[in-house]
Amino acid sequence: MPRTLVIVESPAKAKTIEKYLGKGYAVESSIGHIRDLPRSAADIPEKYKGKAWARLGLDVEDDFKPLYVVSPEKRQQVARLKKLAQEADEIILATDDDREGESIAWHLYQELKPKVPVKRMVFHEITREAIQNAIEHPRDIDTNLVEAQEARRALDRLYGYEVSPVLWKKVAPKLSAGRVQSVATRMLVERERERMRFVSGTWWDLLVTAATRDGETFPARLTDVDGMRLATGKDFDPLTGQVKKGMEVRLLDEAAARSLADGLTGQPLTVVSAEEKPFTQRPYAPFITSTLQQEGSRKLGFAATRTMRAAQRLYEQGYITYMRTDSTNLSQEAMNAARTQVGAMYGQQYLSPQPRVYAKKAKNAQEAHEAIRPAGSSFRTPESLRGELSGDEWRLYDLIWKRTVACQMADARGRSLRVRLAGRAGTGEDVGLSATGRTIDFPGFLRAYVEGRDDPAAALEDRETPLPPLKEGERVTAESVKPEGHETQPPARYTEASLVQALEAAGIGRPSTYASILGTIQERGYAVKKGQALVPTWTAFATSALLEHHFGNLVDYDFTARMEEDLDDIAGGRARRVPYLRRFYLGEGGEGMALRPLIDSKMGEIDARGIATIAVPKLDGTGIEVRVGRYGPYLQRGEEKANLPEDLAPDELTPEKAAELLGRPTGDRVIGTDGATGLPVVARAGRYGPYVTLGDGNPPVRSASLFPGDDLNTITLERALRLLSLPRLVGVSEGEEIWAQNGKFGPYLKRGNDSRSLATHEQLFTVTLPEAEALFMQPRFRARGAAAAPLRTFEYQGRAPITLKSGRYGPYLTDGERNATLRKGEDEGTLTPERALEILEERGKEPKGKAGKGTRKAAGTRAGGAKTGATRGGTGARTAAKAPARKAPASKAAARKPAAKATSARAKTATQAPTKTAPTKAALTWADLKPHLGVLSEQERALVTATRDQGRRVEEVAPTLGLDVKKAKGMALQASKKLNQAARGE
DNA sequence: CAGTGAGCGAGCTTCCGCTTGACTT
Repeated sequence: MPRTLVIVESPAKAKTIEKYLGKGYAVESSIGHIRDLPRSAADIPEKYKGKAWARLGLDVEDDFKPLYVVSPEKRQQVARLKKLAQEADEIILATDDDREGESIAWHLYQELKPKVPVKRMVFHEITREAIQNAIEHPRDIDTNLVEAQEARRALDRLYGYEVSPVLWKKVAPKLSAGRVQSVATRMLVERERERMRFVSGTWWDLLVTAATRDGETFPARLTDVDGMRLATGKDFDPLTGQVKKGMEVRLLDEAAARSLADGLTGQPLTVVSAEEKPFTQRPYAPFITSTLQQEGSRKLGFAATRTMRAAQRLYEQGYITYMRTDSTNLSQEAMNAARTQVGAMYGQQYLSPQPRVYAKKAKNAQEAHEAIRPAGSSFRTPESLRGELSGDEWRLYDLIWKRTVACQMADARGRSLRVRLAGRAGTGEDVGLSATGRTIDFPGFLRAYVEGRDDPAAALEDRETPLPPLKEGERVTAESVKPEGHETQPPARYTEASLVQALEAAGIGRPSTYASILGTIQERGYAVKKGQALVPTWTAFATSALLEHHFGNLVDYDFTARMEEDLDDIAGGRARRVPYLRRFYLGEGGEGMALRPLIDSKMGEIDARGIATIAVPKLDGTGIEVRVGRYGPYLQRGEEKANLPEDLAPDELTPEKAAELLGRPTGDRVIGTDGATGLPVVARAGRYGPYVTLGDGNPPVRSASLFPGDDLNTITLERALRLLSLPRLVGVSEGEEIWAQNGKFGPYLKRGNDSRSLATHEQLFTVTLPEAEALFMQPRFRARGAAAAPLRTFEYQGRAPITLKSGRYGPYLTDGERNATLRKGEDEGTLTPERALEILEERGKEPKGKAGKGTRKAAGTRAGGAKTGATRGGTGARTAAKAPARKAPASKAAARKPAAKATSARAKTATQAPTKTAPTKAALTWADLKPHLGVLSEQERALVTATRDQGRRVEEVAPTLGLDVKKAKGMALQASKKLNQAARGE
């Protein structure tokens, strides 16, 4: 019966270690972190739900005290560990020897609350020797290291959960910001900006095929003409496409190149110099996560996730060591195995004379594990595993094996040759040429492994390019001469592999997260993959611009590096977590980011409209702007707008392309021609859904939404014209016209200021005057309770029944008192009465309106709630809700006071300015709104002040602002929404 | 902002880092 419980992080590791430890030990795993800050509201324990800081999971007023909850997916494992801990005599926490591993050990200790002695042990290799050694040298949990991890965790939470909401308000909902992803996104954006600014240049040169007396041929390239060096790519200014100023170079155009080629063909050339230089090349370091992903991509064409999936399987089955590592270190066991294998397979001369040790490579590396290598003390050859491993796994193992073996092999040796030639063209110019060659005398490690390259031109380096033996003074002939045109290329976009490499170089992200970073920036819509390339989206431009301009430090490449230094200080006991976080978050002592105050001031300052406008240098002066709107990116030139196609990369947007997009009505299909007007009828997909228009302009003469059931692809001219015939005059009633129209809430009838919904769209065409009048006789609103019939009803003894209804936000449960929206996974079909009750008990909420309107007080809530519950049906509820407001006209202001208190209690920190807000949707007065004018753009502000303060009409104000009336009205509406949102603190 | 009249159960989105399944396609 084992008495010592050893806990590691990974189940696969547990299995291996258990073998080495044998009897007396039970080895278990935590499966990574077991606790974390609550991710969302659902994770917050009831006790803390009301706390102002619960959303952050950090009590910012109490020294950023973290609220840790056992992650839902780890509950089972934690329960299991608790049980095992109770049965053990001793517990050894053997999590990884790095910041996160130390933290996991500490969380295990906190959560398991062991009553038996607890030790901490660490090892960096999974070999029998290393494990034994670790067991014999236990230590205590390093609380400084734990504190450093907590600081890291808190900082990431504060950054992510405080800055993301800024993006929701200023750019688009559901976007995100974070220490890692925002820098990754910025890298893509900056590279794309370079590409957008880039102007290509053209130069020509000559490729000469020279022949020796013996008839051997070799290629040589023109390097200078009449003593002046020929211009090549690097001589060009990427911003102008012209040769850089002050460069003393000769630029060949096509005509000159062709004439020179003709003049040189058949001419003799003299070898001016022939230099031969020996070179040696050392093998590459063994794989770490980033280099494995890079080579997986270059050599096997795997995406980072695919490489990691295959590596995970190899690791679990014991074929390779741990695949998430930043250390190039090999254990003695691995070194011996590699060297033995080199000797056996390639011979002693291929073995590196000394064992090679590779220095720490990655910035901020923590080196808790070995390099990635074949497992065991003797490596299994890929050939021997052919039948055992399949597909991706075999190919990846082969790669790992080769790289590991190669790293203990001898240097490659060879000679590089550089030959200079001179000649004279028949047309009189003196020319210089150059030929290079590379000969490998001893391949050494290249026998096993040649690194793939992102840049195909560089791959040539590893290939042999022999030259015939050429001596100074030797005469050769320019047998054929080919003029070649070249264009300078913009800097290449990042690929998954090169972005990971760049992040690693900047010390950003960890081996365990590289693959998921790529996923995150794509899921958030910051980047799309085009082949191998990662192309940033316009949303990424808007987001990056916002962060760069207003939160520059957060996307500074040095920010992470500095953070790592600070964390190192905390880990070393030279600094403390709390002061560090106070500086970062509150700006205490006038130092640090001061994130919270910064956000408070920026929230009003940042002009969302300005942020949505993206700088495109090539469009300067064209009057065309790129904007990111609610429905995606679009172009604007005065009144004209055009959606930007999804697949158009930012650097492909030229003035010509933009003009073309604006010129053609977007995504439309001409169905036919209207006989009456001669205008084309067009089917279009718009932001409000599919619609048809009369006329193909922008805006069209008329437009009409399709009905549900109509299909944009199959709609006929006849049907389109019928839709365009709306609105229809139904008749005249009570001296006013009744019109049947299609609106944003569906089909409806309109008579003066009154309206009634229609049941179906088709009724728009069929409803008669008497039917319409009958509808207007009925009350305007559907009686409450007579709303859509409940989908299901659950009956209970001793309590009101619970009904399942279909609402605007999806299915929800209600018992008349409280409502609860169903969440993902809570299938309405399989819901049991017990579960329904549970859900309602757990998170049922009193509808806002009932408690809110004018009666926030206890009496109102309780009694009102009960009453509405009892008198459901008819208009009772409405009357009940309205009554108090009518009785006490002053209650609006009175009700807002306590409500405002509630809101500020819920506000994030004490530093946040007290907000004059009302959480109820009661209409806010101009006085309530006025203090928030700061959230508006200048134009919006001018418009709103003119209409509200001076009582002028939009029609009247618009021209003075240079706006047309229609646009101004839209703007006024938007501005009013923004103001209300801001005033409510939303 | 292609055009459009009410008023309705809101509640959540988001970070980074450490680990695997359990799901589905």
